[in-house]
Amino acid sequence: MPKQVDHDERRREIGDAVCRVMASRGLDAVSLRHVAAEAGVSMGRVQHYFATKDEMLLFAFQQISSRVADRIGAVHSPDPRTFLRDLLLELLPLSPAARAEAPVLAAFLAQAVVEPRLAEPLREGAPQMVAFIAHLITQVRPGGDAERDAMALLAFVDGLMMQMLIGQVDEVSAKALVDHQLARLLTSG
Amino acid sequence: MPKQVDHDERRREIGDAVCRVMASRGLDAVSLRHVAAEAGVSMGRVQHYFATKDEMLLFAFQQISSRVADRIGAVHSPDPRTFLRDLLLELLPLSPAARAEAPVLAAFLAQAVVEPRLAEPLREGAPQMVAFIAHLITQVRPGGDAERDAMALLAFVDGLMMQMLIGQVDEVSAKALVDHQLARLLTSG
DNA sequence: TGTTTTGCAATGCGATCGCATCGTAAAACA
DNA sequence: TGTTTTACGATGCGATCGCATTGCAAAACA
Repeated sequence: MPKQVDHDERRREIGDAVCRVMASRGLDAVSLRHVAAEAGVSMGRVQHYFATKDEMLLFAFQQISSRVADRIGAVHSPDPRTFLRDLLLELLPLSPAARAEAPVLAAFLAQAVVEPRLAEPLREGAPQMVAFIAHLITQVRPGGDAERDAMALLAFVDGLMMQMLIGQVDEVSAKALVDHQLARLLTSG
Repeated sequence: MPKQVDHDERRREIGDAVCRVMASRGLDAVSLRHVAAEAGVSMGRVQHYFATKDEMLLFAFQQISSRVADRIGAVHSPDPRTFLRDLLLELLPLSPAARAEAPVLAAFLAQAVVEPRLAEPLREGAPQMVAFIAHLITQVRPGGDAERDAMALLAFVDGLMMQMLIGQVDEVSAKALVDHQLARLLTSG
């Protein structure tokens, strides 16, 4: 056999190419040939590592999901209030990494509307994110329905992300909106 | 020539079929053949009324945009506070009409991320919606940055719509979230 | 009533799609 | 060193794509 290659690394390379194609030209531009070209490899290689296009897309989805999770997990802030703010800002396309990942996420989210296989992990992952945000809210502002506030906050940043990607809201406004929303949430009952 | 048909009506029928395909199977399932089949007409008819697929999709986008605008415009409520609430709820997939239109809107929004021709009308239309919501907010709660609150509110319902479509939030929770968000907005400073 | 124009239906074409198959260079293994 | 297995590259196939072309029945118009 030829030199033993890092199987997972190869898959990740191809997954990255999938995401790059999605970010620049949308989900429907993702074809085996385009992905192969974007990755700078042959189509045979793509097929060698993914049995079907669906499997490739699902892998890319899991890959970018864990990338986002890693970014979120890397946020460390001195106090809960700042932590909450930094966390929400990390979900928006404000850093280079987030700017690259957000369009891909948006495309997968839209596809999840008509594809249950994508929607399922999103439905499963949501409650823990809500719980985590709610926990932070409780730390800053004890009492009140923290879980409800967390859900509202997450819907807010989700929508804000979409509006930023479409160009309806710029970065400065987005940051100001997050701060304003947090201020209202954490000072009032 | 054959019987004079209502040209715009024919286009609207096809546009409806486009939206139905998008709602059930996503944007990438929209092909001339699928749309023709969904509309129960021949492919030649679709081509007769739309020179290109892009033109057809753009028409469907404008069509559903104006449909949503009509639904919003049809909202009438006794007082500004109720008006604001009903307006926001109308943007969510809660009525049969809205439930049919929301997935289509979501697909177009996602496509707008990578297609400026779709993003442009969305960018242009946003400010007036913001201004209108801000106007209502001012009526209920004079003082404060109503425009900023309006932007936040619209981002919130946008994200909430996506989460509902994916199944992360059910209708009951969504209504409660809107009411809660409004309560906080309109009672505090 | 004849002519013309409109509203299609039907068909064809080249490109691209996902996927299957085949061939092969090369390295791990015996 | 010979065998086997791995990692592809290359090619082909049937389906589907958007779009162009062609043909024609029917109704408006002269």
